[in-house]
Parts: sequence; C-alpha cells; structure tokens
Amino acid sequence: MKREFIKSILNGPVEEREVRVAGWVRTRRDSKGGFSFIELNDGSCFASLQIIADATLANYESEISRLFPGSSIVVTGKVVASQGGGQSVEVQAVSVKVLGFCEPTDYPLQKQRVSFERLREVAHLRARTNTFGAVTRVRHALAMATHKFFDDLGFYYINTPIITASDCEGAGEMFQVTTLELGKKPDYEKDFFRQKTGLTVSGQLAAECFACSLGNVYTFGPTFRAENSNTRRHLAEFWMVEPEMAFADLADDADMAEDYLRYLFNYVLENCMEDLEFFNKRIDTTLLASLRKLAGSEFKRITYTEAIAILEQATVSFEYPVKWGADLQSEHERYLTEVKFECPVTVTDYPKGIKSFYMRLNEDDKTVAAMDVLLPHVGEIIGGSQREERLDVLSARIEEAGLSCDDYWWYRDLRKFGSVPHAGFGLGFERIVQFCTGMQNIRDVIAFPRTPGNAEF
RNA sequence: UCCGGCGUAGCUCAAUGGUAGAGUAGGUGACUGUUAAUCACUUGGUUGUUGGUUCGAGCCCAACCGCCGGAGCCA
Repeated sequence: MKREFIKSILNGPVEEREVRVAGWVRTRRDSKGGFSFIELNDGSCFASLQIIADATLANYESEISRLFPGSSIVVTGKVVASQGGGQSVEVQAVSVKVLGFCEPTDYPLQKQRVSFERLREVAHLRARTNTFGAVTRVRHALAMATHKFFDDLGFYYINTPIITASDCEGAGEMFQVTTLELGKKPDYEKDFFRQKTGLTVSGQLAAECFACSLGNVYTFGPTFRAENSNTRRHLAEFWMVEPEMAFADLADDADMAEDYLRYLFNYVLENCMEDLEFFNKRIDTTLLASLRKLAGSEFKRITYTEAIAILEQATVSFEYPVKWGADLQSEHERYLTEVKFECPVTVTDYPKGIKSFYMRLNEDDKTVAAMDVLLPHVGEIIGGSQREERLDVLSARIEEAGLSCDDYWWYRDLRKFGSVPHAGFGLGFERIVQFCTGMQNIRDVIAFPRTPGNAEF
C-alpha cells in the first residue's frame, strides 16, 4: 500500500478505508482501557494524526509502549470517525511498525515548550517542532509565490555567480574565497582565480547584464555579508530576491515592489492558513489582522525630502538628529511606518551622498532615484533604484566614490552599447518570512543560520 | 563593534550574603476515549569559567566565555 500524507487524510472524506502513513511520534497517551493514543506528524501539514493502537497488537507491550516523542513509525490501519472531540478523523491501527526509537532521556525536544534560543543549539532537530514546521511551510510558500509572481509577469529566473570578483559597493564586507595558504602574504596572481575573489554580496550587477537583453529578469539566491552585525534582523548568509527591469523608471520599480509584496501577503493567506493561525495564536496575535490589512492596502509613497519635513515637524524627540543629507535612522523609519502613517512606506529620491554610485542621478543633481520600502516593525524590507544609464554620469560617480572605472569596465559597457533606462531592487527573503510569520528573530526563519561566531550544522 | 540584561536540575524558571527549590520531563504506582490528560510517590545539582572580598558567595567585585535585547551597518 502506498504511503499517504497525513494532510490528505485529515482533509479527506470521513469514510472507512485502509491507509498507510509514516511519521514521527509527537506524544503517546496510554489508556488502561486497553489502547494508546499516538499523535503522528509527517510534516505534510501542521496538524498531527491521532492513531489508536490497541493493546491486542502483537508488539504493543514490547514496542508501542516504548514510543516516546521523536520515534519514527509506519502505521497501516483504517480511517474512522473519531469518538473524541479534538479531531474529526483518526486511524485505527492494524499494524504499527517501529522504524526508530527515540530515548526521552537523551532527546533535546520536549512535549513542553523549549525556548528558541535552546532550539538554535539543536538546529538539526528543531525542524521537528510545531513552530519550525510552520516556518518551513510558510517559507516554501513565499518562495513558490515569488517564482509564480515573476513568471506571470514574464520575468526570467537567472542564476548569478556565488563567487565573484566584483564588490557591489556599499553592500557590505565580503567573505574572501581563496586557495592560498593562510598566514602568508597573499599573491593573488597565484590564487585559484588569479585575482582576489569573494562570496557575492549582491547579484544586481550581473542581473543588470541580463535585464539589458532579456528585458525582465530576477535572481533568487544566497547572499553573503561579512559584517559583524548582531541583531535579530541580520544574517551573514541570507537569501535575496533581486528583480531587474529594462525600460523602467523608479515609479515602475516602486509599483512592482508594492505589487510583489501584496502578492506575497495574499498568497500566504490563501495557502498557509493553518500555519498562520498557529503563529497568530502563539507568536504574534496581530499577525493575521496586519497581513489582511496589507494584502489589500495601498502603500504610502513619499520622497526623502518630504520624509525629512515630516520628521522635523514630529512632536516626539529623536535620539539622532533629523537633517537633510543624513540617512534615516531606525527610529525615524519606525516613526514613519508605525506612528505617522501606520502602513508600509516607500521613501524615494535620497541624497546622492548616502547612496551607491550606480543609482541614477536626478535632475536636481542632489538626489538619486533610489527607494526603500519600510515595513512596520520589520524596517527596511526592500532597497532599490533606477540605475544610472548615462555612461558619462556613471563614470563620474564611480570616480567620486573612490572606485576605479577599470574595475567596472564590463558594467560600464552596458552603458556604452545600447544603454537603456532600467531599475530593480533587492528584497531580503528572511525578512519577509519574519514578517509573514511574526517570528521575532531572523535566526529562526532560516534552516541553519550563519551569524558572527556561529556556523555549526 | 558599542550600550544594557541574563547564565541555577535534561528543559522552563525561583531562591534578604547563612542547609539548593518548584513546575515539567524521566522512573514507579493508580485512574482514564485521551488530546499540554489527571492524581500519588520518586530519581536528578562542580549554580558558565577563572580569580578576588567575606567567618560564610548562586547572590558582592574583576576578567573572560556564551546567549538575548537595543544601536550602528544593511536586506
């Protein structure tokens, strides 16, 4: 008999039929009435399936009575209507085959709550918990939604290099990739790639090459930052979604960013309700309400200059001074999204001095066509811009930034040969998973988090 | 990296400078279509590490290690 997912049994009709299921025991409750209740979870959905294991089963005393949380079993039996109140169907076992026992004295997971901090120390097992199962399913849904959204709009999914010699300036410190011996003065001529290389901090420059040929493209891959950031919003290895559109300006970019975010919120509401209800109950009681609100609402869009004016008029006092030319601080972003507008805010046209060289210089010669999408409680979820398509302006900006035009020869070639206006953005995937689950710490929305001092597992 | 907090039983947490406690998990027994099952009894400790103050340190001091929160950097 073919194994069936618990999800299909729980969602299927209540009718007597033979099934075969396999999974891991969540709990076992014995009844001296002559049977045991086994909660079985196979990851196919949030809920577990109740198995009724009768004491008349041949291995009841020898094996079933030794089934503790974490044990793996295969059950064949009959789907029947449940006599109990907690579930509509259950499986009356005909046989329970034990694949692997799990000793409770050694097993780090408990039936009771285990802290997320503790679970990070046993990250190889934490996927077996309710929370991480739910996070994993929502994360998967968001990834699928991303591909579906861009595919529907005619974007091509491209894969840009992980190892690269180009430092996407302003993005952060790079991890070095080398085969040279440690401790010696490096001679990069003798290194594997005959030049200094590192792990990518952004696929943007490569994506631009393809956008300037195929029109609309996006990357969705791992990104690495060797910053010593210790916050609940940063990882050294994270996943980034980076769309890039030809023949598009900043307004097109901001429109697409908002459409994409709304699409994601609607997608998880339509596909992950069981998991979202768990998060709403146990992690963040405002989650469902805010997802529903955002899924249908317009975002507020203001320029940086307008944002500064609003902040200057604010009655609250800020730790950092509000001054045109200085970057917005976390407290300023929070004021805009959580106090002033109480919704996502897209801020555009930042001063050129605080943004990267590749962002298109505006007519005022003081600002660039940049945008950040700010979410309440999460902060910056998206950073993007219209790219500078004028070769002379780009070259001047590279020099201004203290960089070498030679190093960016191929990037500048895009402007030399058939240059077109184009724009794009980067979205931190874990941050959107955080937002859609209500999880406080970004380390708990990725399988095996990499942070300063931590790369176990 | 900076600021602040925390580190005690397998886990979650208590404990005026004066005998180390509870819940939960585990064990034994009772009871039961249970569902965080319930009830009784019970096992379980180098109080993060090192040094210091004190008659006496889980508690006070110092350094270090680890974790958490905030800030910075960013997505």
